[in-house]
Amino acid sequence: MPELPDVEGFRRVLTQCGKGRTVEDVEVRDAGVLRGVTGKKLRQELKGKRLGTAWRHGKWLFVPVEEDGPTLAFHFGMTGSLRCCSPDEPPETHDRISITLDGGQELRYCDQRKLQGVRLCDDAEIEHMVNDLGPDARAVPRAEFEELLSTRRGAVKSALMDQSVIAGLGNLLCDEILWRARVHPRTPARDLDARALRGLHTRMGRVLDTSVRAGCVPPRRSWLTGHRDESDGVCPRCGQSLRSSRVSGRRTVWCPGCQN
DNA sequence: CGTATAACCTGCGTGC
DNA sequence: TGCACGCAGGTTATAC
Repeated sequence: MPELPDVEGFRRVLTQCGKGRTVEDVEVRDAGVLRGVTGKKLRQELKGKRLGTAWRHGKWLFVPVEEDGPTLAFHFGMTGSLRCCSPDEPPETHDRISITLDGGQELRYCDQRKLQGVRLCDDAEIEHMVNDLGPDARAVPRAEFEELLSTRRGAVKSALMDQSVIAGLGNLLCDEILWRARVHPRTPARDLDARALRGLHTRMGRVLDTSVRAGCVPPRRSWLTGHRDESDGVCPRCGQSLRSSRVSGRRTVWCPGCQN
């Protein structure tokens, strides 16, 4: 599930629940989500420490521990989430880490599939991680967006999906953006003219704005996303039958009528 | 440089 | 009811 809009929602959860709070306890219910850190170490580094201002880049969520401490980094894979709970709420099946804060609330990192996880990073590691990512999709200016795509030989969808090009777009967002811009997902990125690139950037901005507000890519009937799970989906714009195939290994839905 | 594939891990729906 | 299989909004290593 989590693409940029979802992670932005988790950032708000972390801000509202955790900002300025002191960690009272850390319970690792499944160490399978820990990456490069042991439960013991995580607990030791967090307990009694105050959480700073959460920030996001692409699909990564970060929160600094104290002013000069390490940074807690979350990635949500395909099934992760972060909730703010009261301690008497029974844990969900896939709640993996629970962080108890002063003031009585708990942050719970939940993830069914454990494809990604939680790590504890120093400043150099954070810098390295962010350097490997392209600019955040929500903040990339049009000129830079056009430049990043204009040199790519491969399918435009592959470029949009590549986190080292632009950070934050996932499978649903890419299909939605391409559909709105009337661009076929397999079009070589560098074949797009200035007008098409401008259109893509504009659509990306609009799709992101709405999705961030919703906390997900909303499956509205007027959106492509609202039809992609139907076996006989129809384009809500032109009525043609939607097509589906694989582009760079991911299921890709598009409208043969609108997207050439 | 690019693409495709499998792998990581779990659960759900489908068809036999 | 059981079981094999394919599939899922992500990332990474590896082979071509």
